Amino acid sequence: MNQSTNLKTARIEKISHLDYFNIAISVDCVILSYEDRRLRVLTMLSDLKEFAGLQSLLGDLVRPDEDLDSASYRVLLERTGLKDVYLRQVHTFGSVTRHPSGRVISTAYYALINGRHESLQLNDHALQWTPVKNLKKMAFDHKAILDTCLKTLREQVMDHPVVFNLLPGKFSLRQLQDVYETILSQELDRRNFRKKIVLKDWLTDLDEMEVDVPHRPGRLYAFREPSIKPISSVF
Amino acid sequence: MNQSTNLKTARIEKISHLDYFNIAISVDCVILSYEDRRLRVLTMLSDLKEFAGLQSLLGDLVRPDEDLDSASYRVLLERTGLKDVYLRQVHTFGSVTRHPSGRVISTAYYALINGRHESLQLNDHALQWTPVKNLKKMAFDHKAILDTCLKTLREQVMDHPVVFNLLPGKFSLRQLQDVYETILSQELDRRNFRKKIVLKDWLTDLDEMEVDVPHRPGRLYAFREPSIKPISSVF
DNA sequence: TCAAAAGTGTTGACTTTACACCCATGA
DNA sequence: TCATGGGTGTAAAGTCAACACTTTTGA
Repeated sequence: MNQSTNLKTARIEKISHLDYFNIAISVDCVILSYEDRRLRVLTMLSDLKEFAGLQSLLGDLVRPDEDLDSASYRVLLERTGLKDVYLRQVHTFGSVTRHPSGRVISTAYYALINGRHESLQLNDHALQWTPVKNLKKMAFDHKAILDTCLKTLREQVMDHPVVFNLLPGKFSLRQLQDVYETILSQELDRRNFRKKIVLKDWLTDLDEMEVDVPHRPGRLYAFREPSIKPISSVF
Repeated sequence: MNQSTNLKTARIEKISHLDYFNIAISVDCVILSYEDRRLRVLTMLSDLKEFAGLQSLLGDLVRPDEDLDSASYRVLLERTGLKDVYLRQVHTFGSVTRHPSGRVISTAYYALINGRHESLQLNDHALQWTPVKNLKKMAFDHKAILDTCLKTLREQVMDHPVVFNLLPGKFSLRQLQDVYETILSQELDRRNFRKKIVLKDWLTDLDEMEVDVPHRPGRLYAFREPSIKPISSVF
């Protein structure tokens, strides 16, 4: 086999732009919140006739003058009003046929937010918090994107302090455990969970107690580090 | 804050293409081989004056009619003549300034190949196998891409049977351990390594022995499953 | 017979799991 | 006083890390 053609690496400037700048790139955000022992994802009804009645994730095309990561932060800000959010790139989906009306490659991010955040402001009535378990089918390849993000989240959650972004500033260990159980879809032993979590040194004991609960109040904790982490720090 | 503008999700068809189809997308491949107790990556000298003297990874623009994954397979085939190769998407790099001559977003893949594969055929004299340890600086953001891929490889290597792609079909446990030690940059205890690897059930004992070695010959093993895995299977 | 690497088991440290009872609060 | 969840420790099992001697081959 001999392929002496097509060796174009790093020679953008020598290629006809007309041929190649014909693919759009977008970001899609899996924006997750936790409430009522359920993970919910922010979705909207697709307005493409191909996907009539199906929910889609929130995304947008990347602008020529914005970084890829910035585009996902922008989507999040535009849709939720939230600025400092845990956001993580997961995977890029680039099948030729994934978008019915053109070639669009999309990079998926997931964001974890507190659904009761004071500055949360959903500015479009079409937006809804859909329990992830209810989503069997979505527009485009968004179900695959969602599943991939959830898988990544599950892989991360025991080793990285990310779930705190789903909770209010003060929370009890029971609330924390509920979040873990929901994400991992499995029950955890209370004593073992507490030991493990405390060992990780992610928590500050606030020396406060729950109030107005119909049972013995639990201690309240806060996440030790700021729960906002820029995604780009590692790269 | 009120952002009622810019809610364009999934409405490609309503946007002026001229504004947005102005970003190119490429793939960059970190093609790794193992020899001489060193990991080597396939590089070429950058021909951009901005990066004179620096090595770059192998990549190419994605064509409008090919899947993102296919593009990385194509780069690999064009550059090495190899068809069935372990290839994995790692991360997408999208800084506005990463390419000096235009906006190019690039998805990074790593590939593991056997540097002595019979059909390996480097068809460009500019290509070289550079030991990864020697690369302090590269063209574009390729050093960051390389480091990210190596980090991902290190995270995967104990849990996924990927290193076999770096070795010939028959290998001794010592060779296998050498590869692990090289990737992880740490020495491993021989007895513990053997126990752990055998437990994983990745190997077939070939009932053959090394020949022509200046010491007691070791048993030869083969990887149990085909060492070729399509990357897209999970998604 | 020497040099080089192959092959092999046990022990202690640590981690993980399983498991049950009493306590504080609101209704 | 009852219902609800809070809070706590221990023992057994499993995993991981450290460690040394004998064997087989080619030179």
